Amino acid sequence: MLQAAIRVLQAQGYKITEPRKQVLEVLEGAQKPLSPYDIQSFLKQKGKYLNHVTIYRILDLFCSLNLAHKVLSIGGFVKCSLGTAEGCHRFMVCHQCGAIQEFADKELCQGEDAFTRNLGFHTKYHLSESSGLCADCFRKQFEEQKLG
Amino acid sequence: MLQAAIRVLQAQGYKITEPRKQVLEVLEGAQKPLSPYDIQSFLKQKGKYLNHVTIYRILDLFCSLNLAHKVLSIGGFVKCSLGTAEGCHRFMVCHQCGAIQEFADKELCQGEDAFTRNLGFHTKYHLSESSGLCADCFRKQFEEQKLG
DNA sequence: GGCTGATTGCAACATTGTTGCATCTAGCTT
DNA sequence: AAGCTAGATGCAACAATGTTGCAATCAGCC
Ligand SMILES: [Mn+2]
Ligand SMILES: [Mn+2]
Ligand SMILES: [Zn+2]
Ligand SMILES: [Zn+2]
Repeated sequence: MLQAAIRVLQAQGYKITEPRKQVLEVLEGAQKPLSPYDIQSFLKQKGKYLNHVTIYRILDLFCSLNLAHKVLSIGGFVKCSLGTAEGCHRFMVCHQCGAIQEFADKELCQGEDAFTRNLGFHTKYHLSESSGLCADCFRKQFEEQKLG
Repeated sequence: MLQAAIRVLQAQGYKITEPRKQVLEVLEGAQKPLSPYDIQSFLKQKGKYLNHVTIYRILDLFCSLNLAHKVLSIGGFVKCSLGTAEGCHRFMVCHQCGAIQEFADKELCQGEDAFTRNLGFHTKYHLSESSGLCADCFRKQFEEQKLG
């Protein structure tokens, strides 16, 4: 929800500006991760103009507040769809349609921490992006196989 | 070992060229992930010259053969230090000194697969980079705290 | 020692990301 | 409601990273 993000910004003393609202809106509506320049193009289609530097700075801010994430395997940004209390946020990326699903699981984090601790490391943060097929794309591919 | 990588190249019918050997050598000696341009600089110091396009193409090849990996959280390449049979390869990244340790663990993969399967996804590949402090950097930081 | 397809170099270009500074404005103060 | 000001945006210039097509070269074969 857009309002939730706006409250976070206000609570941290950040101003609610047109550019910030516009980037939020684009991320809300997106079906897949968007690069800063993707976001600029989206807005241009709606007759809005934002300088790309502004978009970079807004995305930096959003990421620092956990309102957005950069999906590194894609190089694009998504809005965060989880609360902030649930530990580290993980992604499932469909390499067919590009769809993203965010999730969190403490057991996975604990497993990684335990394993790395045995190697002498002190883990603070987990980056995890599982790639494969979403339910829709899997079904489509399955039915194509039946036909072909 | 450099010889192992060379055998992989030969086995797949790729030529053993000076540029490929040089990139292999740099990756072998590196203590942290290197970007293509980092590799070019390293070589320039040794009096060698490689065009950056060549380095990009060599790294693409190495990654496709699992001789190297791109560490996305850093944007640099490391040589693969594991065999190819052990499933997906994971990284621990020290955010202090940049050191990398590669590892593999089937249980972690299975845990991720199980969790994403419940969300309807069919996972094929895991990207996992845990960041924190390596043993050395942790010890240093610990001793600084005692003093300060 | 030549042949040839694979590899590299080069030039030109595209994309992505960064910095410093001038200008503007959201939200506060009066 | 108008003014003030720190914070936000725009702009210009630049830096870094990555890509493409094609000509020149060379590794591994005969
Ligand atoms: Mn999140
Ligand atoms: Mn590996
Ligand atoms: Zn899909
Ligand atoms: Zn370290």
